[in-house]
Amino acid sequence: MAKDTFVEQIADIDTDFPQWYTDVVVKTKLVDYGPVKGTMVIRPYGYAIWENIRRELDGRFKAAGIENAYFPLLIPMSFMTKEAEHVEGFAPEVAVVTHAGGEKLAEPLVIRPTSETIIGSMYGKWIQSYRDLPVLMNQWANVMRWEKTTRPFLRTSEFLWQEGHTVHASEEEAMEETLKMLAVYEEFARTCLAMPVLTGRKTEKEKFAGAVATFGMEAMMHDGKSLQAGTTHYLGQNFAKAFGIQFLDKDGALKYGYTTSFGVSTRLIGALIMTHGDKRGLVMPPVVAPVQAVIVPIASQKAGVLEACRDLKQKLAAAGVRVVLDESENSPGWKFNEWEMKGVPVRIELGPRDLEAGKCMMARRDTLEKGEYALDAAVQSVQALLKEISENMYASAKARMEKRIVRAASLEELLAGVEGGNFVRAGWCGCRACEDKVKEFAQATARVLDGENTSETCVVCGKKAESTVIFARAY
RNA sequence: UGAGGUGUAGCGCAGUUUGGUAGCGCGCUUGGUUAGGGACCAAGAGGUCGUGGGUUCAAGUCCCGUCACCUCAACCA
Repeated sequence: MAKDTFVEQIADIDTDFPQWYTDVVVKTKLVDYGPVKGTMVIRPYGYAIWENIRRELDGRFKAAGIENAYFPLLIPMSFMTKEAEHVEGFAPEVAVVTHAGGEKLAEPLVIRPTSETIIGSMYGKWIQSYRDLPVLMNQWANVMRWEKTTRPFLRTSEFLWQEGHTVHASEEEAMEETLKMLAVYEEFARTCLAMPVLTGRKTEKEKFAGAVATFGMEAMMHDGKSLQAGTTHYLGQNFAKAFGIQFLDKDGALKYGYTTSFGVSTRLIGALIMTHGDKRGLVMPPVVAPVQAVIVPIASQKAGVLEACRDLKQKLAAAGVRVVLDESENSPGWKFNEWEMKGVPVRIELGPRDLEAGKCMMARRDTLEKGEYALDAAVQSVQALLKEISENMYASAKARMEKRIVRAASLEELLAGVEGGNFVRAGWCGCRACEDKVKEFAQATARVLDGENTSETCVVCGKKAESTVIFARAY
């Protein structure tokens, strides 16, 4: 076989993880590049991952009483400028529509980079009374941020996401909602993506433009860098005041509501690829895998083989397994590698020898182990295997992450830690100057605050630490 | 914005130094033989060499301009 097969190329560049990542997502046909810089076209196999993520998350939102709605793509410029910090934070990266209908517009329209402002303006009209609260809504949409550098899935100029927006009568209730959704994200990442995350509050420097407090979940990629995989924001009354979200309370007083927002995006696809991928390609977590099992017939021209494969496929599909039967003309070896690269959790091999023995071979993608299974119990075996793979993927990713969280008592130790591909836990006095110093010295940022009560000292200035921080280099 | 690099077939590249018929691998098409870890044989299709101008008998190759993209730096919930 020639040198430039996918697997060999990937193995060759295994040391350079971002390059590996780009190659894999393109070669497994998850995406193509769009005509506008930094845009991507998500191909069906990649989009199927998103649909599965969406289905799982949507169920969790519904269970939390959140309804789906949809708000406009274009936001009047004047809406954006109503909240001072918000406009300052997003101004550099918004795309603006200045012309429409063949004429210059009196007021430019911003293509939403996020929808706090337009949703806030509607909430201002809808909410009158404490009886209207809480308002719990979510929208599935595309947003655009004109980034200077882009990377498939992790940072694209247009991306798909969900953004939840809620309004509450009290500060306590809004904060509770913010933390509740953070917990929903963590549980979703664990059970559906098999992805361990660190959750916690963000520093002032890293928080969302316009928020009072931001909380995030951070995932560790194979190369030790951190990826912000989701955030929830407690917005206080900042947006309520900017958009007149007021209600008449039980005591007869007119009060401003307290709002929250939270979101995860197609970046999650990048996160799961980079958490689980190995040098053979993708390793899909079973719950969101577009294809959970693939059947590869062996010597399919022999009598009975294809029939048996089709029969098995039907039984698996009836049991709710997302299954594909690869009837293409390629050789079995080619199919093995192809589906392995696409990360399909379970591969079933079925040939004449198996049929005679009433058995089939199954190989699992996470450990690459292969074993014999009884053909008449294949459906149960696949279901059990999928569950086990999901749990094993989470456990091994978690063990990998925990092994690479190190402590640092000095800037030098912190630098050595992040250079070795670790998350570094260290004390921090809470001041911006020390946070900036870490960035300058170690090219690492504070990912999450981890424990507010600590007896440690600040890794930079040596004063009493206000909190412990996880520092890491980040995507 | 600073520095460097690349544009040649769907993809990856050679050819440019020294100007002389447009090449290689993969992929694709057709037919056949194969089949438990990326099979083999044979025959094919596919390119105004990013773009505009110049030099020359002759330009992928030399000269000038221009556009796009990539990497690093910077920037970036």
